[in-house]
Amino acid sequence: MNRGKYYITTAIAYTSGKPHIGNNYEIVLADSIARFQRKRGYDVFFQTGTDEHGQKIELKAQEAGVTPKEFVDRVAGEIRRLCDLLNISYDKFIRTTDPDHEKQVQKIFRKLYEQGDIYKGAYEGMYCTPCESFWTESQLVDGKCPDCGREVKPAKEEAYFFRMSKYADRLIRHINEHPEFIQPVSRKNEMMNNFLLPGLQDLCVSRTSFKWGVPVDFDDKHVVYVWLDALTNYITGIGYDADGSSSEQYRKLWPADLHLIGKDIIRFHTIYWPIFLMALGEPLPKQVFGHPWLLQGDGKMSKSRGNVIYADDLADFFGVDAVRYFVLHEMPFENDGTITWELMAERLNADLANTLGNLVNRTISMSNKYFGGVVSNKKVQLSENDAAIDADLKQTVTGAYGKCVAKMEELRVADALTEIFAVFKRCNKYIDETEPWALAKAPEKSDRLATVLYNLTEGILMGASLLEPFMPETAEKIAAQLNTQLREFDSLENFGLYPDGNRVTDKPQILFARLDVKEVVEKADAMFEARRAEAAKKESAGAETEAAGTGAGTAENGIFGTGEVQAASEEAVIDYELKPEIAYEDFVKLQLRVGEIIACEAVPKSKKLLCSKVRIGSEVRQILSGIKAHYTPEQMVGKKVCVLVNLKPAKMAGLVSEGMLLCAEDAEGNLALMVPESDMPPGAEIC
RNA sequence: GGCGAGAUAGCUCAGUUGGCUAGAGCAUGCGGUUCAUACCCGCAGUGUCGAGGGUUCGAAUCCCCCUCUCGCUACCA
Repeated sequence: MNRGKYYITTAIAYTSGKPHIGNNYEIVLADSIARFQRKRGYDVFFQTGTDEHGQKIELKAQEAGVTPKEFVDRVAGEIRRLCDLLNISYDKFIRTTDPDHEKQVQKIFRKLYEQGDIYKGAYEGMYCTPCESFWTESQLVDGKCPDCGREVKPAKEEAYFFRMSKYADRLIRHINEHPEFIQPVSRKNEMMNNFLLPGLQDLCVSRTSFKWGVPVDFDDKHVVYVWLDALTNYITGIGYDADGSSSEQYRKLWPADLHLIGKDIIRFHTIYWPIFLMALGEPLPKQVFGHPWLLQGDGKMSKSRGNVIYADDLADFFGVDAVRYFVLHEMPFENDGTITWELMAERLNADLANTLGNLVNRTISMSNKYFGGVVSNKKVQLSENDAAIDADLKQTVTGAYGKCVAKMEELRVADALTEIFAVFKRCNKYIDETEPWALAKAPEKSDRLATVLYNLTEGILMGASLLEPFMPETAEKIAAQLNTQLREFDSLENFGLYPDGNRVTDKPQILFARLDVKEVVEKADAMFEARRAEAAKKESAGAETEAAGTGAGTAENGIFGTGEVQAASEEAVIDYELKPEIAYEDFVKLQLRVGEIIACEAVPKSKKLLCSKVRIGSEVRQILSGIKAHYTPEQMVGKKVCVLVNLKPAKMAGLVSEGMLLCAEDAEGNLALMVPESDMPPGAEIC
């Protein structure tokens, strides 16, 4: 049956480091959908890949002492290896460093520029030099830089911008007319209320501050900035051509049926990407699903804590299909899911070993024990009771397909899996109802016994066939043990196709061995302990070895789809963008003094602000700081802190702030006040 | 602060447009069974359905208010 094409993509993985299991979740999800649709009869094209440009990678490569290209080759190879390990059935693995992608990005940029959608930044008086940022009118706060509050000046540096507002109305209409476009629907409101309805700002689409990117071909000071480069992979990967000679494949596949992405990049996929496509005159993807995250239950994953879980680790402990099962089953539709070693082991024991593995094992054992492995349907005359039992079994088995399809159409993969396991549970119950061991004791019931085992074998085979998209290896193993092929989807509503008289294996293999949960946790702890020791050793070995070790194998957490830091990850070190050099005279413009916090209270109207009274010399100032999440007012009082005293006062939450308390901030936004190393009087100069 | 979502069994959650003694899975307890990976099947629970008001013959479900959690966003000098 041919149902037409189905084009599915994942976000492309950022090649700054090795992705952890939370990142890999997405591609397993996509793979299960792709495989399912293939078996349903769709002509599926499944694309995934890597996003390889940007300043962060330029810096990482520098640290590692290799070229950016060498660096991304290594990481992309690692990412692809993990995909293959997880048995991902992608049709195309695109890299944004592929020459044909880069070429198209240039063409697209030029086309959009020539038709006036991209323009060179000409923001007289709207450039903030210290922040190195351009701002649009609507972004300015009281005519000042929204980041630092300073005066903005005429632009000295150029940047290209995309005119977003031009297409906003069309996009709003599209979203309203296609309620299925943004999934889950709750995300639609966020996009509408926060971005579309207040008015879209133009998007910066080029950078001059780094080189590792696709050069703008008519202005090579600039490289194309991330989103125009990354998002377009969905069309360049299948042969889009901006000059109008797109491939036949492109014309067949586009628009995409589903972009599967993380919830952190929904905005880029449901606002900027559609608008880029509108500008290019191409149709919009049919659906964007921003899936939730798989987080580690017992605290955040972080490299420095040595507890990052990688797909390899899990596969070593549990096997690939168990990992696939776990991430698919444990992830609800809208809320984040959690993963712990304990949960993983319990899930494997309860569902995979007990319900499924044991079922297959006991059924095959009985066929061997009672009939020498031969499975045959004797079609005996059934008692009313037996007929009812058989009918109920068959109904559950044959009904599972339809239920599964319904769940999958809503992208509720976890629920689809539950439907499949309902089949296996029903089979277990069938064994209890029919009591084959009792039948075996009565020779005249031998035919009934044969039929029971036939029905069981058929039920298992049909369940396994449905399971194939989610756990391909396991499904194959089951079919092999039953000495037959997995069933096509269009025969899953016909019970009784297992070849009559076929012989199952005489040596049933254990599909999933039960695990001792405590033992698993202990082994995992030991592994993490070893990693922590390793990390500590590296750290003490100094910066040189650290730099040399920054390769695919030891790099920090990867980030799927974006250059942004994911909440569940933590940086061991923090990279930063070097601002333009300043002269000493620039530095002395900052007047820094030691201040003593003599009183402090929370600002009631604000979620983040604390209002402190700070004694500096003989004066007392009121200073607001966004550190409520990190310090209580009680902790603040009595502290000697560093204060920037000649900052222009500003009003926040109705209160005036006369200065700034200096803090250090890590990648997760944790703050620490800067305090003098030894006691200093209030007003002491900091220089 | 703005917008949105949510608070149901020990845990994770279902509960359609208000209607019979409020459900599922896991965990717990008890019973059955022995083909099987100490497995499977059955039974049993406990719930002030976040607090308080209101509408109604009737509210987990609708309205008001309160508390808390979460998401996006702003602020975070």
